[in-house]
Amino acid sequence: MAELEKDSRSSSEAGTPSNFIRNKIAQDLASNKHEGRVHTRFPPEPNGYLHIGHAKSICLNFSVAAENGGLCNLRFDDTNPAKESQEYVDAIKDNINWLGFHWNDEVRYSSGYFERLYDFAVQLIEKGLAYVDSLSAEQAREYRGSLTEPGTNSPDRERSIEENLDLFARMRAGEFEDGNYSLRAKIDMASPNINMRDPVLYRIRHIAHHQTGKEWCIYPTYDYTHCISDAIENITHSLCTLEFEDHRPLYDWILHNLDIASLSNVSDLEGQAINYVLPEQTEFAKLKLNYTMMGKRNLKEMVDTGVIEGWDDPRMPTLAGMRRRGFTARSIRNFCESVGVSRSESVVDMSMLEHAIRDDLDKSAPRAMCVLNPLRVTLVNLEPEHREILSLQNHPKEESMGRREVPFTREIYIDRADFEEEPPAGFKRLIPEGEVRLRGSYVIKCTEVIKGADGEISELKCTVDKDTLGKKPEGRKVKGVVHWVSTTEGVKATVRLYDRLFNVENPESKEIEDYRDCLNPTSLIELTECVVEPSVFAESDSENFQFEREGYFCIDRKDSTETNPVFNRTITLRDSWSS
RNA sequence: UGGGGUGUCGCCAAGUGGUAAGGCACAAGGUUUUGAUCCUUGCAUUCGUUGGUUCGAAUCCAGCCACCCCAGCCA
Repeated sequence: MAELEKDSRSSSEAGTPSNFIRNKIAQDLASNKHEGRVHTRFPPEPNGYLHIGHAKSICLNFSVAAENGGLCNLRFDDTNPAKESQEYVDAIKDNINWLGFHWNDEVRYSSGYFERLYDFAVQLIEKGLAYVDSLSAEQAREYRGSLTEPGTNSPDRERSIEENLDLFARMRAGEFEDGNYSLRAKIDMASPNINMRDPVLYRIRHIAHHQTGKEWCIYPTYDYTHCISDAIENITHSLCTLEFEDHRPLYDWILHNLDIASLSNVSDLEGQAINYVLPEQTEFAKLKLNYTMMGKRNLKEMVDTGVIEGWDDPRMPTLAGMRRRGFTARSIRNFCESVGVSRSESVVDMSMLEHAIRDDLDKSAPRAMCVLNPLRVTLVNLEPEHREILSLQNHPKEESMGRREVPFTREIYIDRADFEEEPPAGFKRLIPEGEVRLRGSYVIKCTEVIKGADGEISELKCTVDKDTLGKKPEGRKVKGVVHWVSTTEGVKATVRLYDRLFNVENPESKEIEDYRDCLNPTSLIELTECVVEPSVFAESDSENFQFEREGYFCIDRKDSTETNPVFNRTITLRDSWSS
């Protein structure tokens, strides 16, 4: 028995890393707490775009359900219409699908439960556990006390049940203005947990809601709504982040003070032969990434003030931005799995994310060549009309990824960084009188350096060793390999080189007055004279490529045009030389 | 100074009384027509700290220290 318990605790041998949430679910399953059910939910508020931090929660909730044959709902926690919109609802749904997850039947909305929520509020009032308060928000703050001092009861706290019922009905009917009344739970104004000092359950807001329109002028608060929504959806494990830990007593208080049969009766599984069990909240640490800002308020501000180009700017940590940057859904899922789930607040190093995308793209991205900063090279011992079609493997290790045709001509481009007149020690690229391998092609030797009037190198004359295609040259070793593109058949393209948006580890640190002071001035470098091999535009089904020796790039579908393709650099290759 | 949490390698993170997994990063070799990938090796005598219990402690107990969260009619 002890052996069995230990096995259920650690699933690391099975490939899925052990964490305290998986362990807890395994224990709940072992004790048959929910009759074998595992039902989670991802509950975003549609007040912004999803970011990589949300991805951690999405992966956790959906994976943990799937691993146990359970379900995961998508529920919009839309109780604050002032900040929410349909645009965000749509973007969030889209992002979750893109990430590769499928929610249990139709999308849920907390607003879909407004009527039931109202009924439960009436129930609390009838039980003498909630009252209508006329304190203003400001007064309520004063009555609440402080961290070290208990609060004091509102003068309205002992209002009669009848009067509370009447007032609450009139709140709903729209008889009062915003802020004039609120419905509060009657708990304990002296509680050391401030969340228990008669928290507000309903507030008056004469404002339209993106889902319910003008049907309501009172809206329930998060604390009141979330637990009941979980209960209605028969959620077994309600996973949320650490800052809600203090709210758990309230979550439990609300649910335990409602008649369990009435909860069960309006739940999704009503009528099915299951033993109705209340959901339980478990908290985990949210994801933090260095060199990244994750606060929704700040992200929204960057969008609104044009610091970046929008929610899907490839420098944004949003899923929309990362997608446009070229991150694959799988790499994000792998990353989320690799950072683990714990209760210690940690800051994950950017290199972990970079590893995840390189790891995925190395295996999946077809190779191609693109010259970022072109330098003309004339191969003098080839005929002017020389044209040879070379067949290159799309992936050095994966033959199943096929081959492509690359035209080789008398004039080609190589990258300016691959030639040095005065090379530093250890330089393995082209130098005067030196040899280098053209990737997938011949070995060439530089015989002449041509400079323009400004002293800049304008062209290289080289000779081709015609006996080196697919074989090593005889009697010598060629140390370097360089990528190239035909000048006549290459396609001109714009390439955007992205780098981290911030140059400090924690742009949201209190020590920093304004994150704008920490913006990386070279987070985007746009190159407009790049030349890419034509095969990239063949009916390839890939959006992602490795431009050999440069990095991973993807086609920017938003800005590319028929005549001017745009590529975004997802991430550079690892570089142990770093020039 | 109230309450709730967290402290295991530079960064994540397993570990739940039997003698410190793994990944990232880093370093050194090997392979290589990508200075990539891949492979091999190295990388915590020690788990915030001080005591205690125990044959045995990262794991149990007590004190201390550091950091995070909470005083929205935001979520």
